[in-house]
Amino acid sequence: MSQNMTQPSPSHQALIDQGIINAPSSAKGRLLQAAANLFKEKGYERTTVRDLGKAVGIQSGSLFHHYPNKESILRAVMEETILLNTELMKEALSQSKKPEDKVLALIQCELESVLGETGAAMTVLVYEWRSLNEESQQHILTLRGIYEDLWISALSEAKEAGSVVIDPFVLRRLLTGALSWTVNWYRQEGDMTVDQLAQMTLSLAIKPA
Amino acid sequence: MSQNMTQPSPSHQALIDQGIINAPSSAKGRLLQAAANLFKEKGYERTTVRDLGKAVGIQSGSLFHHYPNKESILRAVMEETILLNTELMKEALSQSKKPEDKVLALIQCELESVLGETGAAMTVLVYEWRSLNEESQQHILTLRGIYEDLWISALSEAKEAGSVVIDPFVLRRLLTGALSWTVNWYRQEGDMTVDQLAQMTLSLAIKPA
DNA sequence: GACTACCAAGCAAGCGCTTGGTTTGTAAAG
DNA sequence: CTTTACAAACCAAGCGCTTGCTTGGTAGTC
Repeated sequence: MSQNMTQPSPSHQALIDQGIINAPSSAKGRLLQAAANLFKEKGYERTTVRDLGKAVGIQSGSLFHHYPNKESILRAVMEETILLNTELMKEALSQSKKPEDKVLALIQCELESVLGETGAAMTVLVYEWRSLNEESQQHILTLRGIYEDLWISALSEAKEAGSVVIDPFVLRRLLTGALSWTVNWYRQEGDMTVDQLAQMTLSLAIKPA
Repeated sequence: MSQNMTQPSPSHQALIDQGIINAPSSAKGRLLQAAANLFKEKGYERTTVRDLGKAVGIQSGSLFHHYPNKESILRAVMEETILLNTELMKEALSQSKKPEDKVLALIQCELESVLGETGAAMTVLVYEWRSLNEESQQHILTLRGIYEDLWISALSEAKEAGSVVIDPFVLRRLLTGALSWTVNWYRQEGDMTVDQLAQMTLSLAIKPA
């Protein structure tokens, strides 16, 4: 309910300036944020356009001034979050050299995506893709491919260095499930930090050299 | 579409004989199987009672002779699959002594639940619980607690034996995500067997003594 | 003759979305 | 500084359709 006032990261701001994603303070931005929260909590199908309208304080019909239909709102939520998180990941990767550090950076980054501010949108991205039509699914899949390539190349490097033993593709998929599932159990209020959780996950993924 | 003709396991048959779950060949059993498949593929909300009726060859209204409402069909799908898989797990556990073997048995068992015959129902159990009302959620959660206890005690044993390094609760949750997510990518037709996948997952969870 | 399993028909409510008209923000013209 | 013009943002109302579910009745079985 309360608006988040933290500054967006440089990558985030850059995407806003380029007009690729909407600023969180704009009308569209607030709609997408509200939509992400509702879609996450109730699921896309159970969320009505009347729910969406009430969440941003307008009539349900007025939504269709911004988006042509309900599905395109879901698509926009997914598209923005995958684009943003791809950038955040590149940013995090650029600060690491050793393969193990890269893998840790990726794990931390994905955990923060899932558990932090963009968490609702990320959860929607993972669990609601069935509600997209075929064309939109293909579109999101393409964007996700770029994101996944970052993972695969980092894991492949780590395998060549000897710190990963199983196939990078299988490992990535197991990690995808493990990390995205955290949204269903991890609580910030508990006595384990996100960084500690990232470290634990890393200890599963790689064996010390 | 085609009916599966494999014999149910002893545990499965026992539950049927006790009247706890419906035989797959009975009217209710076939309905639940069809419901699981539809709920998995389209999601609970997108599946209409007319879809369900058509899948079992009766009018949509006739469904309500067997179940009072649509939600109770979802609940029955979940309840039966959690009860069945708890029994299958106990059966698998009883054949292992060493903690590492127990963990492998659990991983194999859960993978077969998710990827095998009961896969559709298991997927529904994992991803559609939001569509249950509060009371049903609580009911399923209780049944799931029994299932989870089997995991926690096996992982705790393995930790005491030194082959698990991180907290069993955290490990179980990471494994829950990793294993349930396999439904989204693993294909039987590929060149990796379920047993190989189980072995790989085990290699992440435990370190050799 | 009661009971189970079903059909045919349709109702009330809720759904996504459309429509026609009103307010609001912006910026040039007077 | 005010007026005029216009588009973007929004409202109030409701349409057409689908939804979960009900109802009254029928065929077959023990």
